Amino acid sequence: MAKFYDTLLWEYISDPGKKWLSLDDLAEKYFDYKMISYDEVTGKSQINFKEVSLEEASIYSWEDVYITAKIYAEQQKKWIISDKTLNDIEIPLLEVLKNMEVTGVRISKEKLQEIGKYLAEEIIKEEKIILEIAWENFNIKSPKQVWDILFSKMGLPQWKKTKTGYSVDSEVLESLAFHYPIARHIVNYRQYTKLQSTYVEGLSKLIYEPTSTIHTSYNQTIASTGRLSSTNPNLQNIPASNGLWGSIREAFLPFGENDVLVSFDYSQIEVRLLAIMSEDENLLGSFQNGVDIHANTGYFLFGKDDISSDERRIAKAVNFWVIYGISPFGLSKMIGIPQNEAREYINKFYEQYPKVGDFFKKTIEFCEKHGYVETIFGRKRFITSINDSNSIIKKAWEREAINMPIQWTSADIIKLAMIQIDTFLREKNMQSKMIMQVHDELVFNVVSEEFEIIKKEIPAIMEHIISAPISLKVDMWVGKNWRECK
DNA sequence: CGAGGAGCGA
DNA sequence: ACGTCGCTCCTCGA
Repeated sequence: MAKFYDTLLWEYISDPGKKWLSLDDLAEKYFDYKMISYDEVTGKSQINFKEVSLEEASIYSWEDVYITAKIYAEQQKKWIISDKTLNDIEIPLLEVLKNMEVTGVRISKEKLQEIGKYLAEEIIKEEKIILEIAWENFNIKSPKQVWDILFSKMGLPQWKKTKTGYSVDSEVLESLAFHYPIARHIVNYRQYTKLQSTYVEGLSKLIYEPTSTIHTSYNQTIASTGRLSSTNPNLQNIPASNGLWGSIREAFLPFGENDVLVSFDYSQIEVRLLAIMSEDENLLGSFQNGVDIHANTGYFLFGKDDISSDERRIAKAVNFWVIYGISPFGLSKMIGIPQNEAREYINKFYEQYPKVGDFFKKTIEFCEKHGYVETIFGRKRFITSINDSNSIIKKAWEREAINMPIQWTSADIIKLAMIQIDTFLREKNMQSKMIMQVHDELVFNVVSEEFEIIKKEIPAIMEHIISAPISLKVDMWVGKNWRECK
């Protein structure tokens, strides 16, 4: 019940700044209907709900369900059916997602167990060291107890706050690790237990034994940015880094002996969309001429052609983060440079790509005037709180407003690609299957005879979803497990 | 059972 | 005050 209520009320999910109404309020607003209140059912003495007579409890519960269904139907009339994007994208996508969910992904339980065994040993080692240094038994998994040990008992310096006290997250611990080895060991312990509980044990629990597969659920109605989300398990946050973390992906296998996993991902899709939508000549030009975009930005940030690898790293970060309306403070923290330097780079970026700034400005002005922003596919996102009198709140919604058209457009592009790919695979009677979507990446189980055609056709479909002055670019990766696809 | 902290992905 | 959006795990107090 709560799920429908939470996810399908369009005007509420599309305007996060707006105050939420309760189900009772909505019933009154839409149907002029007064619902039975909880207090009425439990009476003056506020008895426990299980003491309420079955008849009364039934009516009360029925009302909840009925009103929810009515509101859902209303919203369908108002939003779902009238919205073209819904008929062209979301509805056709339903079956594509269903097929991916049913197909599943093959996982090696043995591989997971192997990793798990190693982790279990490391966890014991780290635990032993930490408890020895602390000279006391405590639960390392509890941030509160970690704080007690480190700061109350050992007297380490402390500064970062959380809502309810002091933070002991990895950033804090890292900064202490050089002088206080215990902090390093706690970081290690956290990494090992995170891998163990979330990925090794979490994934193992969800394996369907007869076929050694896991079957996620993709949700189309959760993310305010129009992206999909994935649960049970979440396949969109499997570790991707080097070393031990990446080893989880080794457990993701093709179905058949002769099959391979093939991954296609959109390269720099958000920066490309920024170029297309802002129509900035310099940004478009750097993609048109096949120039390396990061080198191009680096040239303007540092005024020279032969930028060092560190300068390239900065240029790459600036290209990436500007899309999110990042502040000098944020950028400096993110890439470890002084704040004034970060400010200079951000300014230079806007100088070099002037229409990007214009585009952001126009987007914000449009939103202030109309109360929504929209994508090139004509999808709207209502942000009325952009006119908030509190400048901090306003700034936050402004960042939302400039990022949303880009992120939502990229989400729509990959959704359209998925629909077309699904049609292609079915029409050609292909045995290969689309098995995962990770925001800008699609993963396929490819049978060997079909590799050449997949390699040719899938990127072609993905790259031609929209026609624009510059094309979208897709990279391909092949492997005998998911880790090799990079 | 739910809030809060922590940490993974794009 | 200072990127956004998600999901899952754990602890802890009601």
